[in-house]
Amino acid sequence: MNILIAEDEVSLANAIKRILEQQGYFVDEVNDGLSAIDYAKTVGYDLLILDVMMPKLDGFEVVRILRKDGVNTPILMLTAKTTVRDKVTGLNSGADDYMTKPFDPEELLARVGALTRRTGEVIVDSVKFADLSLDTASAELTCGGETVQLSRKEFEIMRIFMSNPKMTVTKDRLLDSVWGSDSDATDNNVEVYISFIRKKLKYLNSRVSIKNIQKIGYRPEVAE
Amino acid sequence: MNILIAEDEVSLANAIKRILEQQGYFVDEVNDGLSAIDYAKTVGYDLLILDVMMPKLDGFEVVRILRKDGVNTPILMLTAKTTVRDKVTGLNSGADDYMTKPFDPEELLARVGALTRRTGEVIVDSVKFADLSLDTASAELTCGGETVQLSRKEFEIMRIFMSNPKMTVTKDRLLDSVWGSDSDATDNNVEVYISFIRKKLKYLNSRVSIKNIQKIGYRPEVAE
DNA sequence: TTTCTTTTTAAGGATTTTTTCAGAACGGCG
DNA sequence: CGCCGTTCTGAAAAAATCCTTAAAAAGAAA
Repeated sequence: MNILIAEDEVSLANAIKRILEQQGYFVDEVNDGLSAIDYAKTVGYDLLILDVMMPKLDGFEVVRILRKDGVNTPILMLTAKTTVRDKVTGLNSGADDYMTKPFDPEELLARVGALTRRTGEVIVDSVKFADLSLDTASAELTCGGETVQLSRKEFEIMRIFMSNPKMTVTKDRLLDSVWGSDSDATDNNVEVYISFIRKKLKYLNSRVSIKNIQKIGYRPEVAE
Repeated sequence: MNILIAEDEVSLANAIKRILEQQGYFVDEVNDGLSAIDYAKTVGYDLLILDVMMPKLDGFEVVRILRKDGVNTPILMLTAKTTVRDKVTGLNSGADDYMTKPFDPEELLARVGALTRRTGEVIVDSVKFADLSLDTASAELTCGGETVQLSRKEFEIMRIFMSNPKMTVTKDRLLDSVWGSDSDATDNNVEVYISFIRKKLKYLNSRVSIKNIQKIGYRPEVAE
């Protein structure tokens, strides 16, 4: 579920972003009306959250332009003022809901929930391999009924394995992709994390194990 | 699977990057045409995604130059404009597919999938000879139903034999290719490794054996 | 802050690969 | 046949690589 926030007050935008990300949404953030239009037209979001007051182009204008161009994404407007006239203008211009600042995180989530539910079920995309399923939003790894929470790095490593199940992944590749090419992490960092992951796979009783091929790399393997 | 995005609007590039990474692709990102050429020529990508409108060098030019230089990587062009002329120019210049902004993430993934599948799902190339198959990613040697894991050096030796099945390979050549020209390994090292490999071929029940030609070298041979 | 989680670092042990070496086996030739 | 250089192979030593654990450091959350 992808959400775009357009809000010129960066710290507020960040706060909203964090709240939403905690709920598993993917959030992009822009800080003015023009960018909002670019993004909204290019990326298929499930919801737009627009501040009324923004540089370059205000929220009302953004909504009007988007609707004119055939973008039907639900829109939640934010405004500091609570005048009736604003509210009317907002809804007339094509927004779906309206919320005044300051607001309670609970309220935000409730409204976001209402607007996103409308477009259909929450899509939790996940990568699957053999008896494993890795939820890319929450980084939870599931096998049968059991589920474990992966840390950030465990998750990134596991995603690489599960997305390329037939490929042998070198340590260098993992260091590059997970730690970054300018990091000074060593092979041992990879080894430690492989060890962490193996422990969790064991706990899950998964048929998948991580095989090492000396001097070459690692590869997921399915038992039987 | 590695993808390069060349798109001058950084945050849009990031959005695309995120969508692709969610699916397990590895994504690099550059923001102008010149860098795109540098990267595409240096790193072996499986797909390039190019914006038409870019600073320094536009997407059409990038495609033309890359194709002229023998880069055959599939290319997906992005453009804001939907004119027929652009489309024709794009495909004429050597791009493989063409997508107009705005686009839906689903559509992006579908097109990316189509273009990357073409080059082969997961690139597991293997060298085959008689009843043997050597997986170059995992260094596993298979015959019939059986599979054995080769060590690094066993693998390199075996690959040389299987890629030149009719050739007699000298010990010097093996020492050079596998141990390196500045190593102080002796002929006996080769002999020991040939012995290791023969043991594994026997275990696999392969029709292939490694024949020695005195004072000259070794050659794979197929029984019957 | 304090507490909890994640990540890094370090070290010893386990495993695998590679080298070394010695004796046996082979092949050509007088 | 016996000789001699070459090749084969088993076993053990050495080296490289990998695993695991624990504790310290860093980072995030309360």
